Amino acid sequence: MDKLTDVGKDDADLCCAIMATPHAIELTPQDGESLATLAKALGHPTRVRILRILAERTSCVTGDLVAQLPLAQSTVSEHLRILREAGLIQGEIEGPRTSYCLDRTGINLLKAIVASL
Amino acid sequence: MDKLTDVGKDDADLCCAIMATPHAIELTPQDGESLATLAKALGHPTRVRILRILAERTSCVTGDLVAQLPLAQSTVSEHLRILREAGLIQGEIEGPRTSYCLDRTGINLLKAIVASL
DNA sequence: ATGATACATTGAACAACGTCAATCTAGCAA
DNA sequence: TTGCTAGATTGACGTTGTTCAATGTATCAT
Repeated sequence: MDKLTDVGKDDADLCCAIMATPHAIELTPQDGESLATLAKALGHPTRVRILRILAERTSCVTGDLVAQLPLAQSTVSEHLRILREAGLIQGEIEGPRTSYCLDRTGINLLKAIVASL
Repeated sequence: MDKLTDVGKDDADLCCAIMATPHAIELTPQDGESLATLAKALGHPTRVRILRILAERTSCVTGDLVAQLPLAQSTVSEHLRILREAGLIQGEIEGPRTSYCLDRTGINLLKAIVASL
């Protein structure tokens, strides 16, 4: 069983367990790939900004994000696709619009891997 | 005083404090930029692998890394430059060779920002 | 049905990245 | 000095990323 991808339990417990025993949990080569993928998705200021906007609201429609960012609608849509495919956000179609929110599973995975560095 | 960049105290305490009070610590726009920069540097499998190699040894010379990676010397050197400029590793010239090690300051900054997501 | 709205997708232009061989720089030994 | 070794830097080339206008697709109101 993979300890690092098992992020279902309480966040604080998991984090403190890792931090309290540095290097006790090893990164598998898989985790290395996951980290690179997640980090790549995070590695653009606009995408970090999108995550921060989503963190403040419980959900957010594409148009709201476009209104807050100095970019074309198609560009924002592309950034959303990258974040979604990385597992950092989730999008749900609601009638004519799409509502996005953070994907806590992916974010917790990122937290766990980074915490084990 | 910036709480997020103040990572001098004990790691476990810092982490648990953040995790126990989610969203109590806000990301400044600066932190967003820092996160994007750090994540970009991490966003390549080879660079994650270099970090993992350095995490296992207390220090490592460029040639050792080149020997363990299926890449040309100039390519490894370039990845090392990117990690160094991001503040994730430190390089020290030792006579004719250069010894690299993790830069805990940068890594702890990354941990703190990611933990606050 | 028709039109309007919301969003995704496509295609094109340009910038940035990853890679290597070749070259440059600096320290060390003979 | 002369040469050798370690590593950084450069230049070239193909790949990938970022951006936008234009187009496509689906939903809703009239």
